[in-house]
Amino acid sequence: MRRSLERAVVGRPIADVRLLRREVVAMQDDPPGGFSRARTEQPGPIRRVPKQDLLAGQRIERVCRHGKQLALVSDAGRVLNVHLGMTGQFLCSGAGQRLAQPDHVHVVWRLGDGGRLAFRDPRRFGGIWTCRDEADLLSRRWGILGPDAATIRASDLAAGLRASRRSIKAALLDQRVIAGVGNIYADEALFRARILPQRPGGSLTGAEVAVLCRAIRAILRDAIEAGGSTLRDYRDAEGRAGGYQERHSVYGRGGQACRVCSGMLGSAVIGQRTTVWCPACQL
DNA sequence: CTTATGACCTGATAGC
DNA sequence: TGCTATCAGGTCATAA
Repeated sequence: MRRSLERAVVGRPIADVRLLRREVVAMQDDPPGGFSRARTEQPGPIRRVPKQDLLAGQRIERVCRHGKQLALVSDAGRVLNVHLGMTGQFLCSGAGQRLAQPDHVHVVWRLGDGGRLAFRDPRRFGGIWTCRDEADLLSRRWGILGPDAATIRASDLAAGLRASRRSIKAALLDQRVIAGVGNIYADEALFRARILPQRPGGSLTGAEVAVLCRAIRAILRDAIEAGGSTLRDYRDAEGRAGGYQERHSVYGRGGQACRVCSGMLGSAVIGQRTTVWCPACQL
């Protein structure tokens, strides 16, 4: 997502921005830490979002990522932090074209060359946080997150799991422990590491944590190379679906045959999410 | 402090 | 056809 967004927007000046749904944006002095604080009732009047805060009149210099979150950094040093949630997406259209899916579009950036970039999110679990600069992004938003899953080291994962009594599956979904693993890749990584999802996080040996850490990085590397997993909605900023769903070993395959041992995959709710594993391959 | 639970939203699908 | 129930990639506030 980061790479496709970078290809789509870097260097193109933003002529104007239209905010169609105020609740998807949180500003810098909204209460910290919250994910959906702009939509929880705040005392006082609803404050307008200045267009500059949404990068109007600026040019996007780079697109960063930490875990599941994106950040658009402008040439003025301002930052837009975006979390796509489950159904959020970016749409691009060329000059004169209309947006491919105009429903549930919450923000539209008009680019200087006549093209447009839009933030669309039917389920509205996603959101946008305006930051005055990168220091603000790090202190208010990304400082809360654990190490990025794509590059995490075994010692850092071990530190996050030590003394954890909940299941390893639940721990992997906690973005303060490791940032960037969701329900799909938690199950896929645990299968690859041959570790049962219901094991308490703190019960993993140092060797098991090292194996799991390598599995997480390998799964994400392969999934990113395949363009991600498109279950239904996911498209990158250039409209392309991913292909990694074809290669899921366990996610979405409960009751079916394990691709390694042909045994039947188990399925249960662990850490409040549907979890699938192989009772024979995983220990 | 850590962990568990219900809530937030819409749309697709299954079953009656 | 139309109704209801269930489920989905995530994270929050609140409670225990």
